[in-house]
Amino acid sequence: MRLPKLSKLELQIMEVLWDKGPTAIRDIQESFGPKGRPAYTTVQTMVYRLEGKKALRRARKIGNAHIFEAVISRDAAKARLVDEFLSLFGGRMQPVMAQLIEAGNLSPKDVSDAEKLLRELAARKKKDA
Amino acid sequence: MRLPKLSKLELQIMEVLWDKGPTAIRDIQESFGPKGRPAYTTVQTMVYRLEGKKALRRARKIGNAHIFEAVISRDAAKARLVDEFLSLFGGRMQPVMAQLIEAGNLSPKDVSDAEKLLRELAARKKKDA
DNA sequence: GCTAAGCTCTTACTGTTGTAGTAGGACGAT
DNA sequence: ATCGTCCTACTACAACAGTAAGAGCTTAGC
Repeated sequence: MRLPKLSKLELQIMEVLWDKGPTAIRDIQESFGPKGRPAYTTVQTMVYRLEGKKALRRARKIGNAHIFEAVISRDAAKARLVDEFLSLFGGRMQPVMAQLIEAGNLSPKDVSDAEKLLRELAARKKKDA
Repeated sequence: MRLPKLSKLELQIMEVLWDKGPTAIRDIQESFGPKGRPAYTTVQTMVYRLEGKKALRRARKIGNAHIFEAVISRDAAKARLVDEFLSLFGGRMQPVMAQLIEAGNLSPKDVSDAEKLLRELAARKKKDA
């Protein structure tokens, strides 16, 4: 299981580790806003499961509290997510782009950023070929 | 539940209805390739669940077999998917586009199609403003 | 040394997804 | 009318996700 599938809550927990580095469960839990935050033991369960999936590991102890750190990189996880998503669209990139672009949630800046990336990518591809 | 969440297999079943129009369970099942196709009753269960979610409905009967048709449109379902996906990226569009574009699975045609769409979108936005 | 606060572990329950078996009704061909 | 075939309706179950309570260990402060 080189790249385990991570659920939404699991991802949110990994985000904390990616942002803050090695972190205790209490700190992970508190980094969810005060309202609607899951119980301490809920976060704990998820952390334990992530440990089982080898997405994170116990790095050391402070007092009797374990400090956890990410094993999987953010990029790898995101790439996995993208793959999942693509597979829902039959693996074809074009309809995905179309759907995203049509979705209408793009700010003008998003559009220009995307265009810039696309131009760079086109240039890179031309050079490769 | 105006736009129920659809799982991967549920989506695949809806795809059949969107492609072929009203269809019987047997036909849905057979439209999964002969290898690795789920059992008839598996498809049946999923169809029943989709019925519960009001994603499809019984349109009529042929003999004793029910014919099912989509209630939810393909576009609505895809829009829902995109939203789900975006929420995993914190709802920010830009990193999603970046990830997709960087993912490297884009053919040159994908790129030019995307650029075209983006230009059209930019033009549309300018006119709206 | 005692006690409270905090952490760990264990256990458990709910809902969803994917999977499918089984019982029985309906229908078409003989 | 009978018999196999097909479909329906129901039931079941495992894995995973989200949720959390409870029991007990650790430790810091007094």
